[in-house]
Amino acid sequence: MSDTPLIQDLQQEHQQYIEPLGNFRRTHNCGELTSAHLGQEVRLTGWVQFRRDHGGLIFVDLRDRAGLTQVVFVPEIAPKAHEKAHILRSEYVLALDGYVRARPEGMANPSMFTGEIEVVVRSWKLLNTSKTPPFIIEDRVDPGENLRLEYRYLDLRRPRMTRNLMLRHNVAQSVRRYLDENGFVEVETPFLTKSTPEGARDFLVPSRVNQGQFYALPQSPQLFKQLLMVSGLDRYFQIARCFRDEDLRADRQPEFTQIDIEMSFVDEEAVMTMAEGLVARVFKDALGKELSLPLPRMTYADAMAKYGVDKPDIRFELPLKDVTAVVKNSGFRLFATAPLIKAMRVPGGEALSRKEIDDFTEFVKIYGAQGLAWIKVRPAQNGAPGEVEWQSPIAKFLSDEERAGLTQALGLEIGDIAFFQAGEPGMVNAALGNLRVKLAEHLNMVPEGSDALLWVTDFPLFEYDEEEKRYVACHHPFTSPQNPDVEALTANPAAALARAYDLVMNGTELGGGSIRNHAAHIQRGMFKALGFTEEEAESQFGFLMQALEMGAPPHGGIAFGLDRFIMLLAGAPSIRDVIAFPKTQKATCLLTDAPSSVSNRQLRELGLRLREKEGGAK
RNA sequence: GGAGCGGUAGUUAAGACGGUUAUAACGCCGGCCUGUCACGCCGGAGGCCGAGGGUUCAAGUCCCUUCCGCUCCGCCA
Repeated sequence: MSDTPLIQDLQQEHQQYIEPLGNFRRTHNCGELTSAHLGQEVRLTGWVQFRRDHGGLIFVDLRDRAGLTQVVFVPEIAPKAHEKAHILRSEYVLALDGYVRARPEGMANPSMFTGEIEVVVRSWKLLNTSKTPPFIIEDRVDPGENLRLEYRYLDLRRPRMTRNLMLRHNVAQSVRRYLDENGFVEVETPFLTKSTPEGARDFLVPSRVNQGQFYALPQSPQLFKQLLMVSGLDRYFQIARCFRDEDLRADRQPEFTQIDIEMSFVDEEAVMTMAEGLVARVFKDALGKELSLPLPRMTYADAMAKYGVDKPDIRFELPLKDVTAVVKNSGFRLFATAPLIKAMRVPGGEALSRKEIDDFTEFVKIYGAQGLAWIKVRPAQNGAPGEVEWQSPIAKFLSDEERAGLTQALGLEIGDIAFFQAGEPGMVNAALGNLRVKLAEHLNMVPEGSDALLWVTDFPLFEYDEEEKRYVACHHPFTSPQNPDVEALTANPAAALARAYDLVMNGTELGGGSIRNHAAHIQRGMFKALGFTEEEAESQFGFLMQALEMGAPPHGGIAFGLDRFIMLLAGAPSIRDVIAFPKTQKATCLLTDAPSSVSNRQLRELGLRLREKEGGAK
C-alpha cells in the first residue's frame, strides 16, 4: 500500500462536512448573473467545475444547467467559509450565500456570460461529495463513446449535451404550441399493439394472459391516427415514441420519436402548407431564424436524375448528368454494355491527387461499383494556348466526337475533373449520389451555417423487392395512388405514383407523409397489388377496412423524425447526442446493462422456453 | 449477414522495426501560493498495453481466436 490516501478515502473523509439542504432556497441560477445584479444578495446551488485554490483566495466555477458563475472565497470577508473551502473538489455539490460584485479592473472574463461579476461567498454548505469523475465534465475533450454511455448522467452534465436536451425541449414545446393553435388534438395511442408483416421488423412483447401470443411495439401510430380521423377528431398530433428492430446507424436508434400528424378533409397542399408553417415556427422559436416559405419542391424523378438520391443536399450544386447517349457506342466495353452511364463534373477537381481519387474509388465500391472512371481537363503541355488535354484512364477509348459530346454535356472546362459511373441505375445513382456529398465535404463546398429545405414529391407508389420477388409499398400500403384506377395499379405497378411527399433538410429526410386511402375499395386494390390474398388482407388489416367503410373522411398527414430534426438543428454528429439515454450499435444500454437474461420463473409465466444451446436464462 | 477504424495510466493520445525501467499532456495525491478563470510553481503516486491462445531467447509490437465501442453496406413500408 502506498502512503497516498486513496481517492475514496478522501471523498469519505469529506463526507463529515455534508449538511442537509434544510430550507435553503436558491435565488438565481449559475448562468444569469451580470453587472445588472451588482450588490445583490444571492443564493446559488451547483457543482464545482474548477477550483483555483491560491492559498489565500479560492476561486470556484460553479456550474448548473444554465451555465457557470465564478464564486470567490475571501479570508478577510468570511474566514470560516474560506477555511472550509479547501476541501472542495471537482463535482462536489454545494449551496452558498453571498453577494454579487464586479470583478476588479481588467479581471473580467469576456468569454463567460457571467464574466463581469463574481459572487463573494459569505457562507456555504456542502450538499454532497463526488468521487473523481472518470472524465472531465467539459465540452473540450470527448471521452470514448463507451465511457460516455456508461456514465451517461455525467456525460449529460456537459454543457453541449445539456444544451441539446434543452433544445429538444424547446422544439417539442414549439411544436405543441403551433399545433394547438392550429386546432390539433394530442392523443396517445397504444404501445402494446398488433404485429404486422409489412415494413420494419417489430419488437415483440409476449403476452402472459394470452400465452403463445405477442404484442408488437408500434413502428409508428399510423393505423391509429387514421382511425382517429374516422372518429371525426379532424386534426390529431402526438409526439410519439416509435420502435423498429433494425440495425443502428449514426442517425438511427431502435426507439425514436416522431412528431406524428394527421388531418381530415385535406389534400397534399393543405398538409404541406401546415407542415412548412410548423417547421418555420420551430426555426423561429428554437433558433431565432426566419425560414422563407413556401419551400422549394422537386419531384422524385428529378431528384434521382440530378442528385442520384431521393433526399438531395441542395446546399451545393454538383449535378449528375446522364451521358449514356453520348458514350454508349465507345470502345470502352463497360460503357458499351451499361444500361445507364452518368457523370459528375467537379469544378477545380483537377487538383485531386492520385491518392484522393483512389480513396474515392474505394468509397464508391461500397455501393457496388466496380471502379470509378475519371477525366481531368488540363491545359495541353505543348499545344497552343487554350488547347486542352485530357488525362484519363478512359480517354483513349473515346472518339473526338464523343469527347466533344462530353465536353458539351458536362460543360467541362480547364481545371475540372469528371467522374463516371456505368451500370445498373440503382448502383450508378447510389455511387455517384453519395460520392457527390463526399466530394462536397472534401472540397469544402458546403456553405457553413446554411440550411436547405425542400419537398420531394411524386414518389413511386411501389418498389420491387428482389428478395421477396414482389412489389412492396414505397411509403406504406395506406398511401393513396395518384391514379385511383385499381386496374391500372395491378397492371403496371412500376409506373404508379403516390400522393406522398418528403421534407428534406441538408440531405437528411426530416419527415414524410401522404394522402391516405379513405375509400375501402382502393385500399383493397392496394393490398391486391401488393400480392396479399383477400384472406391475408382481412386478417391483418380487416379492422382498418371496416373502419374505412364506416364514413371515413378524406385524410392525410405527415410525421417528422424529432431526433433527426434536433440533430440537424444542434449540428450534432450522432443521434445519440440528442437522446438522453441511447443504445449502442449493438442495441444495448451500457448504463443499465439492458437487455439482460430473465429468470426461468418469468419465462414460465409467459409460457416461453429458450433454446438449450447458448444464452439460456439463469 | 458483410466491410472498415479503434481499444496502451483515471482521461485523451504517442509508441507498431520484436530488444534496457512503456512515454506525454491533462486529471489525481502532498506542499507552496491573495486576482485566478483549462491559475501557477515544487514533489509524488498511478499500467495484466481489452481478453485468451500461439510463434520466438525475447511480444504493446508478428499470427490465430474472442469481447467491447464507432462508421458504413445490407436492412430501416
